[in-house]
Amino acid sequence: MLRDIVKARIEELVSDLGDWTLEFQDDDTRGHFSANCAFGLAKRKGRSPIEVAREISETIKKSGEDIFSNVEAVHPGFVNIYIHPQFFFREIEKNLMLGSEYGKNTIGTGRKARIEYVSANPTGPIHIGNARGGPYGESIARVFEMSGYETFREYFHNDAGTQIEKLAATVWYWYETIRGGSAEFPEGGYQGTYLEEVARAAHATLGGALSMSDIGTITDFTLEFILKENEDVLRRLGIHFDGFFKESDFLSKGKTESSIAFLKKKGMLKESEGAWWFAPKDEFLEDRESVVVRSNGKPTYFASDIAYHREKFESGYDIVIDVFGSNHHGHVPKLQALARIFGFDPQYFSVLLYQFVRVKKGKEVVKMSKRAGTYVTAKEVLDEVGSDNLVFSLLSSAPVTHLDFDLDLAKEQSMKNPVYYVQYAHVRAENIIEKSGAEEPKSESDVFSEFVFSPHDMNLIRRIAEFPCVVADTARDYEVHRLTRYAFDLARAFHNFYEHERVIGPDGAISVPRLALVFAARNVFRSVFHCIGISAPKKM
RNA sequence: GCCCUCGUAGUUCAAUGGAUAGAACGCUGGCCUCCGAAGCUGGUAAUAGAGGUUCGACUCCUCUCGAGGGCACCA
Repeated sequence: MLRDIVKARIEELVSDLGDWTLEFQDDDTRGHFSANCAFGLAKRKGRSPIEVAREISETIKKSGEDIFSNVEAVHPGFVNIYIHPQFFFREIEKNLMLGSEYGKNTIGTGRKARIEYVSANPTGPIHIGNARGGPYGESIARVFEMSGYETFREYFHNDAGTQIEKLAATVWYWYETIRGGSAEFPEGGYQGTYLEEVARAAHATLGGALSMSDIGTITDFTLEFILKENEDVLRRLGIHFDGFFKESDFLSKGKTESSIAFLKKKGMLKESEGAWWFAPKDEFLEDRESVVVRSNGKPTYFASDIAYHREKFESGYDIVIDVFGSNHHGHVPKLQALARIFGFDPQYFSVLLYQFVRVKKGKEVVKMSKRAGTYVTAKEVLDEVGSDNLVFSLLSSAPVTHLDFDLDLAKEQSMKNPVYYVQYAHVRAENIIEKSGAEEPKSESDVFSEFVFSPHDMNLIRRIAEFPCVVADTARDYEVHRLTRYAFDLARAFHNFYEHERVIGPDGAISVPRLALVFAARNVFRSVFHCIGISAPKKM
């Protein structure tokens, strides 16, 4: 990609730069790229940054390298780099040749990554509070694919344990009630009307003749029902999984048990008060301990999670990623300890936490609780504002922020969501293409060198050339909201281009170079929309 | 009590330790005989508070004040 090319050229010319960055600039008042390399060098040499910047700038100028059209040292010590337009044109040509392949990189070539996300508890519908993890994980997976990784998307289904028993007991209560019997609402049961619906479906499907001894049938039906509903919602968000893992399978196949045995043998479990506690005492853990086997001999959820992560770590993958809600943060050091125990380099295991979305209705905060039955489901919001709108909103902010989602405002402003601004730019591009009747240029023919581009043209060209960097940066730091911001910036550049320059003249004459730009922009819109997980409409 | 995360325009969000803190919505002034005005182009307005680190701090450190979450033989 262009940025790396420029950076490499500079490093060939100037030695001992250490860590430094080269930044794309929005407008050319500060160069096409800005380098902060003089600061670090000045510090190490005990000199003033601006002086060092001047020297670097002189060195680059004197080199006579054809890629640099101008270099400036600017107070307090930036080196602003101007690139010969020819090098931007080459990026556009590359884009036209590669089409949807443009923007791919080789960071993960030959490597396999598995990424777990959503993994919503099957005790109710996915609610908007934790729906954030879906688009987040999916987007990382897509960026990984753009970066050459072979990716495996996985979902863990907590279909065992006492919460599931309570869930089933609640459905049983409703089932009994529906068929006219009398039952008492179970202690610690799930409030709300959702499970009544499930029970109604169970009654319709399984008939009304089940007895208490068929609670297993009710349980299976309930879990199946909820998982299916949640899968539907995820599908609407453009999310699919390559594998579902069930806690019940880890238990029934003895994997949980054998992992416990393994840890005991390794001395990682400690007995206290009749229970077994996870206590590996390595650099990840200080005094954190956690029960793996209860004093009644039953394994906890954590035991199955250990077995599941053992499978992840021993499966021959190069990168393992978990995307969890921030409430799991106390779990993270334990998981990292497991990586070490099961022989996986912790450096390649990331637990990415996102903060829950807080939902408001006007000024009122909606408390989310599945047990209390008070929540806004992802489905409701989807029905109200649509998938593209919701996905773009959720991915517009850093996962670490506590974002507020005002349901009333979302309904009211759904037509004003930035996603439409971005998609509309794509529609305009498609529209020009359709109107021109032209085929996508594939050849390497040089259509740019003779043409005099305006600043608006050049801004668009530079944005397009930035795309490969956006993908590569995101593949490294997982900051997927960079994608939505980039999509917005690209759209702005395109709208500006569209308003100020003409591709098809009033007389019907087509500007071939500009049409090529439209094709290139369209290609990037498609790619970035795919990474985000929104559609690329031709009409709106 | 201990731990994690977050406090940026009226509101919702941006800003790999970099230059003049950006958008959107809101309020407001212009622009369609011209590839779709879901657009373009102006205006308004912000780093919770106090110290510190350094060439430079929204960003890192300390404290205070707010908000969310975690500290179960729940999952």
